[in-house]
Amino acid sequence: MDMEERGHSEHPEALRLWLRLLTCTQLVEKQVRTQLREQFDTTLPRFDLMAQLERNPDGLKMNELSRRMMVTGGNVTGVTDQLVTEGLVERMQVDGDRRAYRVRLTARGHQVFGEMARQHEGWIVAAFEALSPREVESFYKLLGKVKQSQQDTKSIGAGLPDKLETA
Amino acid sequence: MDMEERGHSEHPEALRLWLRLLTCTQLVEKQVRTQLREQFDTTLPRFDLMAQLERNPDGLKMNELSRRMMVTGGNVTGVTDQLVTEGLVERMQVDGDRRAYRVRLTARGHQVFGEMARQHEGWIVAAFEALSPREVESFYKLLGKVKQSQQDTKSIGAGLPDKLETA
DNA sequence: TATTGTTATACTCTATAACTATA
DNA sequence: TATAGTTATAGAGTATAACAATA
Repeated sequence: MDMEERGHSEHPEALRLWLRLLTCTQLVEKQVRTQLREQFDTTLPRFDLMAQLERNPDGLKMNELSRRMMVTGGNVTGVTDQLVTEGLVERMQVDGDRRAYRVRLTARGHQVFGEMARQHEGWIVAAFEALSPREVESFYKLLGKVKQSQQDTKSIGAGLPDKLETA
Repeated sequence: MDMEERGHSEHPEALRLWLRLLTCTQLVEKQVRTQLREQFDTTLPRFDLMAQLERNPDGLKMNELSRRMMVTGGNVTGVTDQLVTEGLVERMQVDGDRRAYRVRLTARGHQVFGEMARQHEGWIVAAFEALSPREVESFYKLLGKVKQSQQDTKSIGAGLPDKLETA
């Protein structure tokens, strides 16, 4: 690689790894976006939001969705609005705090998401079919280390409860 | 803040892997984009384009850049225009084909990219510092299998090129 | 004052398609 | 006709900041 030749690179392995990681993720992600659009006329953020709600049948507040989807609040409002228009989610009042909403799937949203999730899983399984179960497992663990250190780095001082590692 | 909390399945390993992969990539990518903007007032596509040219000192044609960056031609024109405005790249005529250009780094572009690449590598090394050299290597190989099968699947005949990995 | 959520705005990123100028 | 590149447009995706209502 060029950077190596120029003497700037003491750790070219990490760089190569990152570039390949980015390429792979983009390949799969592009495919998922295309399929979601073609087969369900929806987008990845909308699918993400519904997936969050599927896991939380009692609903989630807007700021909880914002945190989990890693985007700012204004965007969650927009995505939610679209899904409300489509009749897939609804905003429920929260007892004791009239500022907040609890967003949850409608019955139809639950049903529609079920079909999307089934297809989605098929695309993902296909994307990783080159790996054996043992390789998938070891891949998963490697990513766990990266993720952990990333999050530790980001939240210096703020002791975060790792409720994120549910999977 | 976690997108791994998505989806449900009977075959959850590949899905879990994908969600974690997506989360990790987004964490690192977001950091890189932010740093590129804050420290160099630039973007990832602009950085990518310059990285391609750094690796090809004689320059690349627009369609070659398009292929390598995995985006359509119109976008390459826009990114190139910006970099030309900044004096970092230039369009050279191609002998024997007056339709085509050869885009290459200017002297200043080469120098500026050098500094960006140095910093960039630091961010990436930090992102993966939780992994041992052996783990990095095995990670890289696993991704290679995924990438290979993705490309075989996607393109019936004309393989999709690497993004930044093309040497 | 702080928090929840919305609105308004702007910019990046991308794809598509029509267009030009060569080939 | 086919190819190289540009232009125009549209939409996704995101961040920021000002704002209203409530706490």
